[in-house]
Amino acid sequence: MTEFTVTRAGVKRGELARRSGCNPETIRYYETTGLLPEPARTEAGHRLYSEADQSRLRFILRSRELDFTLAEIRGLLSLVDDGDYSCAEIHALTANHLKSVSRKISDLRTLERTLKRISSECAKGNEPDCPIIDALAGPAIG
Amino acid sequence: MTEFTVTRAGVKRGELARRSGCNPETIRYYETTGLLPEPARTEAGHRLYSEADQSRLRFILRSRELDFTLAEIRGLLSLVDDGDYSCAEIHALTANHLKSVSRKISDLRTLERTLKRISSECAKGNEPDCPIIDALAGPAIG
DNA sequence: CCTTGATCCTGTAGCCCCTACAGGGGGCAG
DNA sequence: CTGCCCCCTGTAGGGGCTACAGGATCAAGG
Repeated sequence: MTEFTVTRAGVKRGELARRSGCNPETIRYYETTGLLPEPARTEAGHRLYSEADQSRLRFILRSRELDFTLAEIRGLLSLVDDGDYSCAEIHALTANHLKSVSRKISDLRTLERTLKRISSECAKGNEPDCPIIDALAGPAIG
Repeated sequence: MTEFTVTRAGVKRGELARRSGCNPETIRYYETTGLLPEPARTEAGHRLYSEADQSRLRFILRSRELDFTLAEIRGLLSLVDDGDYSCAEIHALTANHLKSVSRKISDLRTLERTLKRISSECAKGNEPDCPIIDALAGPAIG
């Protein structure tokens, strides 16, 4: 066996993790949840990942960076795996996700405003009479 | 016993949940994690919540609305429980929380921009050649 | 008085997305 | 052959709930 052949045979879990920048345990987790297929194994039972496995993992990790849930990613992958997905379907899933991200942003901005308002009423003094606590203990926020 | 006395004796879990707008199970959960004290009980073992218990629950729920974590709320409550908290301490906790909210917002906005960009390159057609998939499968996001 | 149906109790398991351990077996360098 | 690191498996933990199952209690109606 040449070194070339060995390289093409695949990489083990730790190496795949290093290359893709994720935790080795995450890879195993994706396998148990069916996002990654069961990879080949060495005689000793060590996982061996092909180039295709590596691309698939990259796909998943990149989707996670975009905050797609694993369920959403499963949806994307199954479209791609079926092979006959349309661009429109993918766009719809993405648009849906985008909407939930935008909603989360606007919720957080409301939150941020409220926190700033409550916080600005505080004299930061040493007296225990705190308007923040009053706001939390009081009848309503808003 | 007058009806007045009975009313002051407290409410059961379901009623407390209804009044405060949370799930009854949440109340029990807050008890097991020590955020709420063990309440009084009827002879049959049913929980009976006092006015003080109700205020404390409202405090927790309102803090949760502001996205404080339960750990942060525990911190706030223990300051209040100790009695000798200063306004400055409370302000510091709040400012800290505000910072993490703001960070989350800016992360999500970056995300939103990326999703919009990727999404806008999509023709939404029926061909399976999708730039979103390409972006996810490709070498890097950004 | 008895039955229904709501509510209460307890303990436990599930959700999401990992992360971390324990207790063992491989693989390679010195 | 002795380290040392990696790999394997199964399982538990985190945060913040929520939802059962299997039983007891309660309040109201017939």
